Amino acid sequence: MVGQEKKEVKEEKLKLEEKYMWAIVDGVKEKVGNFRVEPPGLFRGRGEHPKMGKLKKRIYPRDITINIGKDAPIPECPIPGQSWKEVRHDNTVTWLAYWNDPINPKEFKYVFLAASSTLKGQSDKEKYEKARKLKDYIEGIRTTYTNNFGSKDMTRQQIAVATYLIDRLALRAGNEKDDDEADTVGCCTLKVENVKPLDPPILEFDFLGKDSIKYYKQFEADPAVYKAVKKFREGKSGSDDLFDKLDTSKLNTHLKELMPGLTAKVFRTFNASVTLDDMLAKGGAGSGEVPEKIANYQHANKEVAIICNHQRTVSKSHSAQMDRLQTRIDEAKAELSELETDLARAKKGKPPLKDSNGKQKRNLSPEAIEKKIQSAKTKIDKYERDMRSKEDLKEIALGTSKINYLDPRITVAWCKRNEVPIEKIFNKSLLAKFSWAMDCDPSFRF
DNA sequence: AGTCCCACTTAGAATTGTGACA
DNA sequence: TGTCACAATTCTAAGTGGGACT
Repeated sequence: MVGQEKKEVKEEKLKLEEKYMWAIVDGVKEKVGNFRVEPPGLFRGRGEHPKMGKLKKRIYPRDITINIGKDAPIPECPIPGQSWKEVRHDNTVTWLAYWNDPINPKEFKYVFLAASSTLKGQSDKEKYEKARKLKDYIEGIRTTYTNNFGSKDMTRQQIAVATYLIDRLALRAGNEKDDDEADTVGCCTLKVENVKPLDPPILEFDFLGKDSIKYYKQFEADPAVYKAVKKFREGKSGSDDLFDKLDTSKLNTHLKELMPGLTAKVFRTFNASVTLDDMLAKGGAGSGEVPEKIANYQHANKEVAIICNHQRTVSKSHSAQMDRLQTRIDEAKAELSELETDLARAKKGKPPLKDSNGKQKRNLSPEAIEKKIQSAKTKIDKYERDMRSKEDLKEIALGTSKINYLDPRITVAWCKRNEVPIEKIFNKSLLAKFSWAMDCDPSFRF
């Protein structure tokens, strides 16, 4: 199919979908996120999921409840002769439609507005404002939990240690999970076998977290925490809960007493955004060129991804891609050494040697050869940089923190201060998602 | 105090779009 | 003008956490 034809097919499809793409909310036309129901297929859980491969049945209009304004016309049911399961008018929730998850009928699948909508933007901003508020409380919170590391009250002691781990290691809260889900843990659900005391005060963390991603870290803990963990492990087997007096609900109830609205997840947002802000500020004004500044940003972004344990599987073609880069470097180096020979000869007024195919090359002035040498060197540098960064980032996912954890105003303000075009950091989707942050002051600090 | 229900955010993988280069 | 590599987007699973109910 040629270009023109492809474009026409695309436009045709867009036209057909146009009527599902928008919702009027409080009189404003807003973009809808996922307006397609999930097609039938085999369930693909992550990790060792007990329901792996189960058949996921087709969803029909009769399965779907829609949520519209009281006076809004009911959207036409797309399958003739069928009808919606229910039509509601609930303005206390944000979903536009939902159906029961066919794999786990106790759960729901929702249609929401898109990330770029006013509603999502507002709630995103509130999330970051709450995390910023934690700055005013964090010192007191740290003092409090440190004082409780040795508490005689076991619940208090476990709350103190858990809060410390969430603060220092950016662990997730760790809600209870059912037996029909993959066996993963967060802070409150850590097992004895997941946290091993090594040489004091080193604690070894080894567990599967969200999406069955492995978390492994040897961590130099506060000696009082090390001691407390040893105590929590006493008389238990490996599969017993480390924090037997604790769950997320108790932990969050406690956190709310320390700061209004504080929950465990706020610490991850706080940790990520503070780290980015600090690292960008420390990076200095950076007299360098824009690409160098972008590399600095990436470096900070990578630090955050490591803290949050955002991983990806190494791409299948990674080693082939590395090989290809190496070949290009080798070729460029061979070219460079040939140019250097030519340069030496040219300086003596001699013609260049024949090339590898035995063909005579053109006579060039020493200046022209110098120029070619410079460009070959630049090329080699670039390839070597690319290779290092590719290897360095092969199992780290930078995107997740950018989308969910880093206050976009930190990035926008840094770009303004350093004259880096924001488009170099945020793609089209992120620019739309973060439109609420674009007018922030260049002096903004998290 | 524990359980269930509900609604929302966060997550990596899969798929699709693109632009550079042969 | 096709191919390939990377970026962007889509997909949907898997978390968090509030609140009602028992």
